[in-house]
Amino acid sequence: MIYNRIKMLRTEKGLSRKDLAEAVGVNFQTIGYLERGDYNASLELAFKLAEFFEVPLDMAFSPRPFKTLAEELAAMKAAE
Amino acid sequence: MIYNRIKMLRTEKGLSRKDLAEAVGVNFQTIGYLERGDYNASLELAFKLAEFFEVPLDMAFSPRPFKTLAEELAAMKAAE
DNA sequence: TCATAATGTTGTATATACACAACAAAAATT
DNA sequence: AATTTTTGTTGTGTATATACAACATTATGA
Repeated sequence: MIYNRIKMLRTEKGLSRKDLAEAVGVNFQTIGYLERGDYNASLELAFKLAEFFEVPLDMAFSPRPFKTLAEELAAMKAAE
Repeated sequence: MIYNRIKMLRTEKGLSRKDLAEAVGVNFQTIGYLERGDYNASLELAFKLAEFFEVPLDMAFSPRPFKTLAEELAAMKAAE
């Protein structure tokens, strides 16, 4: 299973699943499935989502769990 | 359809499809399908392949056609 | 040249991604 | 509080990713 940050990226933009679904051309329930981890996006959909959010694909999808925002920020600070 | 550089990355390493298939845990014919563009890899397989070749995913897969090596090198030179 | 390995092709079967519908529950808006 | 929007759940149908097998073709190597 591939982890993703779709929900975070979406809510950050104040969008509903329906909004996002329309933007990338899928059914709104498909977004729900991905957010809940019911199944993986196809490569094609993963690229569309990454492009929509303007992030590289592996910033939105990863074979390993993402850090939380807190961990991320702490790691960045530690790396200074 | 998503473009990929699997064949280039594989032959560069002097590997057969069978070798690569075993390394990422799929049937060797699946590699052939991907190389020929018969269908897309799943996100999961795309990540395994990128990791195997030690490149970021979007260096091995792209929604837009890859440049040839010649174009790539010319572009790099022009960017100096 | 002969044998072997690598690749392409066709066909069948299965798992999974996605669409769509109906309805329930929760959250947001008025 | 009532209405509307958003999200979750279940179920069914279809398309596509992958496995596997058999055989043809092409390349490699002894």
